[in-house]
Amino acid sequence: MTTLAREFFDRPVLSVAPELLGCVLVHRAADGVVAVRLTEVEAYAGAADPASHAFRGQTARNAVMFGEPGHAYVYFTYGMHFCVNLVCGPAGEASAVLLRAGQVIDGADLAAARRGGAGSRQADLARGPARLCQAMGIGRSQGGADVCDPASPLFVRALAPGGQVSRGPRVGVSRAADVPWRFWITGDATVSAYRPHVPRQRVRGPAGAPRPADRSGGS
DNA sequence: AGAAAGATGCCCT
DNA sequence: GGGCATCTTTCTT
Repeated sequence: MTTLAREFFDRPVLSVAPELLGCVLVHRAADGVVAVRLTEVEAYAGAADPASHAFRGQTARNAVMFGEPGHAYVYFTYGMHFCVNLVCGPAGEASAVLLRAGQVIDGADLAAARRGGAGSRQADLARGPARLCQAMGIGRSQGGADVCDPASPLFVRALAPGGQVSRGPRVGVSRAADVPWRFWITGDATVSAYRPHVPRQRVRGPAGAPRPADRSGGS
């Protein structure tokens, strides 16, 4: 078995991202092993990228991205979801690849149990960045894990894509929405649906307080 | 201290 | 196709 080396990640993120397609992310947890063949990723170019969490500089949350390449940057969002990135480039650059979707090739029963009834369809188990984390059991504990270490509970096996690679705009980002930095295996059933960014309207607010500006006013 | 937005997913119509 | 759940981080007073 070949594990991806540190040098693989210590390169420009736009080179690393498409080459991660087809590689297999493995998580050995207490309750079992789940392995996912990556079918969809997105590149985030560190401090120079307005859509990156690193755009406003280093903070406690994104510190892993500013460190050594080959580590997992796990973040929590929308009050309920985890997403996982793999850090690229030299330390300090803070570029990373978001793992958006994959095909479960080992531990499907465990993945389905973690996902609950909703993800019973095989192709949906790890379709979407938060689903991928849920199916693999990735959370805060995996933040900072060294995926180049074969002894690590979370690591990556090197494999070829086994298909043609497509590229297009990233999903759900409001800034730099035009750059085609999303890569996926063409035609793969586990690739998530493209969804452009839509600002979510404020739901909860003080009674009697003015509501947010009416977005429906446009013609 | 307060607010606003967020690299999303699920359930309903 | 659209609303809603739910909370952390970061920016603004």
